[in-house]
Amino acid sequence: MDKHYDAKAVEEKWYAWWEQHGCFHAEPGDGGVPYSVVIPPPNVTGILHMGHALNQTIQDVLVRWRRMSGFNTLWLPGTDHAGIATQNVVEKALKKEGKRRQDLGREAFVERVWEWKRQYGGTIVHQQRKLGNSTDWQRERFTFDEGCSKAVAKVFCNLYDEGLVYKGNYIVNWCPRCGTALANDEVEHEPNHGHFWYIRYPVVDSDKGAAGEPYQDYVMVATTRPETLPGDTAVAVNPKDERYAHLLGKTVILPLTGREIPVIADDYVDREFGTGIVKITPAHDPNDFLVGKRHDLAEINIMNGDGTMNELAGAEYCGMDRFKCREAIVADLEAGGYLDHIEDLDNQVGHCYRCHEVVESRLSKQWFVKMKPLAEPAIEAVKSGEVRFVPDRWSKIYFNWMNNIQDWCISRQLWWGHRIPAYYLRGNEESVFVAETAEAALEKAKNATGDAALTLADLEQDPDVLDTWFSSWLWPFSTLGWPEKTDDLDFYYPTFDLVTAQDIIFFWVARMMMAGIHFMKKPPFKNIVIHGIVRDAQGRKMSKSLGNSLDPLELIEAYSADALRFSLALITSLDCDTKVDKEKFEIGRNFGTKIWNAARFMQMHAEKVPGFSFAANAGDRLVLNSGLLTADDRHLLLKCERVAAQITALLEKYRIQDGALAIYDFIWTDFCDWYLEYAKTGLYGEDETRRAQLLAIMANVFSRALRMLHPYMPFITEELWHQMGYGADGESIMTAPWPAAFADGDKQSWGLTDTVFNYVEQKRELVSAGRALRSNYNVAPAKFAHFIIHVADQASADLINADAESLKTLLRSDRLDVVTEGEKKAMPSSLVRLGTIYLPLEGLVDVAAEAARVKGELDKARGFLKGVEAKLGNAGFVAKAPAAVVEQQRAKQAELTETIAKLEKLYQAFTA
RNA sequence: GGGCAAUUAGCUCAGUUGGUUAGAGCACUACCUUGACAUGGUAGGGGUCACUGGUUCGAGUCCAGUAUUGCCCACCA
Repeated sequence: MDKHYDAKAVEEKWYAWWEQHGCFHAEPGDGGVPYSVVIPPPNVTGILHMGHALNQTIQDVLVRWRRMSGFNTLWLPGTDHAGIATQNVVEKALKKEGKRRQDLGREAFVERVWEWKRQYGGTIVHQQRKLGNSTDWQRERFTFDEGCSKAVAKVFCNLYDEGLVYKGNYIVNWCPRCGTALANDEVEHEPNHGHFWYIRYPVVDSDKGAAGEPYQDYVMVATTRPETLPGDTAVAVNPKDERYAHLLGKTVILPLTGREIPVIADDYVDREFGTGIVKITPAHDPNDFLVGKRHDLAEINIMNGDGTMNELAGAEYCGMDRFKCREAIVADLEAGGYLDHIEDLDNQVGHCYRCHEVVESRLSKQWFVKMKPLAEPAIEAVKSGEVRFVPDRWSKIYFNWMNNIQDWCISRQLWWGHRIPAYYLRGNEESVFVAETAEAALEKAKNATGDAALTLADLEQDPDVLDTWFSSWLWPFSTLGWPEKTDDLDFYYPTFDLVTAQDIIFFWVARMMMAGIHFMKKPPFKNIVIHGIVRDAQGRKMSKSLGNSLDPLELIEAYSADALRFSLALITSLDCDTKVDKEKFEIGRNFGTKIWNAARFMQMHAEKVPGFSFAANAGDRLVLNSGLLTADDRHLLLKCERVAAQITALLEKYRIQDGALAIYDFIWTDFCDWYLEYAKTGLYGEDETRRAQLLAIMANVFSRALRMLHPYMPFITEELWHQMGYGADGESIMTAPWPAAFADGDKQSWGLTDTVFNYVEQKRELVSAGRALRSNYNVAPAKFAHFIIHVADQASADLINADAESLKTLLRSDRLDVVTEGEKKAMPSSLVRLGTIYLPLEGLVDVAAEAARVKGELDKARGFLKGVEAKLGNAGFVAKAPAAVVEQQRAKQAELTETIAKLEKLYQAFTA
């Protein structure tokens, strides 16, 4: 084995090997209980970021563990066509050529996007391979591929036929830069330092003169958006507001336009805010739109789709950008004497989540999905426990959203996306025919009109495309072949776990629930595992603009993919967001180095044993040539078995972090720090049988440890699996069985008992105590003479004496004696006793310092004892606490009493 | 405004139905160029578990309130 582990070469080698050998591929016919997961498809324009790394590490740990546990495991990968994002990317590229998408025309533009996709769309899936994802690439899907598109069309048509899809006039969020409608949740609200303009609207009062006369009265309207003024069709006051009661039924003059508009009363108006009088612009504000509906007001759309004003805004503003127009209108209002004053106002302004442009409210015709009927069964599925959120608290947030669900605006004015399968008779938008294909629509049109002479040329398709999420919400079944009836669908649907971050619960998870239940009659997954967002060391969201993003690919370059994965698993918790810092990835790298060196150590010794085979000792049974196992051997085997069971239990509960910690601790502390050090005595000794036996034990335990670690660190474990010869026949560790418990018979014959386990635990404490002494007195190992362990009886003494050599190794002391109670009496008085360890007093110990230290310990022990005694003296405790806890306290009391007596004697020895 | 969380060592976080003297990693201190590994080993210092009450024999853990922080949703024209 090489001295240094070359992560880069190893990771590239094994990933290619796995893919070549079809290790990730799953088929329904492979046997086993199905375990399937669909990946949250990243945007095809995306590049791998830390969020993906975390999300996919969690999934791959679960997937690899299940696969090793014998499940028929499918992890299905793919990408999302990401309507706006992708269209923007290509439009930007076009801009460099001095062209706009309109210059190309729709078909050529879409073809251009496909071309871009073919060329660059593979970026993220190649980056995902570097993470080590065991996704079945043979099944890679794209939300805009043929199958998914078919599913989308069918779903749209079905929902339309059921009356759940409708087209309506509605105020939508509109991004002027992207030129499309946005769903409510695609709008991000951000604080804005704006202004509040106070404007006088003259009141038309028949008693005081007709319109056009000099005005006596006016109402004061406060607005943040003066540019929408030409679209006003009323001003509103609260019906309970006495201040303005006299205005009701009157009209006011809309400044600059001279138009007369009514004063109306509506509960929507807040008496306390502003002046208590609101201008109503139904075409440009969602609330005003609703007010307008209630009062049957005209809707005057004064703006174009690109954010410029149109002719309805008035000739002098037509063509002006909305923000320019704001300035112009304010200036004109001032000039006309209508502007009263301006105040500063902090409010929230919506921005497009894709391009960050200020979003406009705009009246337009859009397609919607009625969500309430879809939401109800999806709520029920979580309520009944059929689908579970992990952690559970997310179900509350899910219910909250689902219970207040709004209809979903699904049309987008883009070119890149699934075109809405709705057709109109040319020039007549009222004659709608919804069908999966143009031909089918034509048939419907013929039947409806009775005109058999109609041809495709008489139909035009709706120009809009569907929201990207309209394909993503079908992902768990469209990727398995729906609407065809396929074996894949039969076998792998519903999927088992869905792992995602909290930020797309509404966008995606909730909608998948609805689609899955509606079209498949079964929820699309059993467990929804929600993890936190990755943040930087200061707790800020990682973003390009802040420049605080860590690039997973750079981290892989610097530390290896295994290190990235393991460190992420170790520091992440499902319960909160994860803060990452570059330094944290050293944990994973160092752990890899540790394992690599442990393997080298074993191999070095194995070379000295002719014919030794790691593989022969890797199974569930230990191949022991001869000789008894020592207590330390048994302890290690037992611990290994316990850790495997522990990790299984933890992963079943999605406690990825605790599982990582358990295997880390076992390999580093138990295996390397204790067992390999202990084994050195035998490995460097004369007894060849014992050497072989030690290696056999290590070979067995290490094989299990590698398998337990494999879900977290797939590459180095695979490399070592082969380096050690476990996978000599070309078998991957990926498909090696998850470590099982030892057979009861074997446990019995090898003496794997709790008693032995506890004995070694105590022995470790002894050794630690010895090391502490040495450290406290700053004694070099060679000088540490007369290190004496005192035990109560001869049997224990014999047991420890049998290990004396290994104890010496662990303590690095040349002189070690084990004495019994009887022998103790003969010991020289120059030895002082601390606990069960004896230490030579003369020449080594600073008596005053030691006295002070012992005094400290004594006080501490007395304090503890006081606490324990108080507990035991409490009748309530003895009566109500579990018997085991009471017993524990009694034992503690006895132990402390003994310790205190010893310490008192020791203290006297020092102070005498 | 509504909702959901969080607050434990200098930092990042564990702490699983309330029960020994609250743990880990990093950082820090001392010693160790020991034969797998200095990306290492050994030992150690460091916490009145945000605050105030309550329930209990017993509270980091349960309840109420306060403070601070974060996130989500909805928003005032």
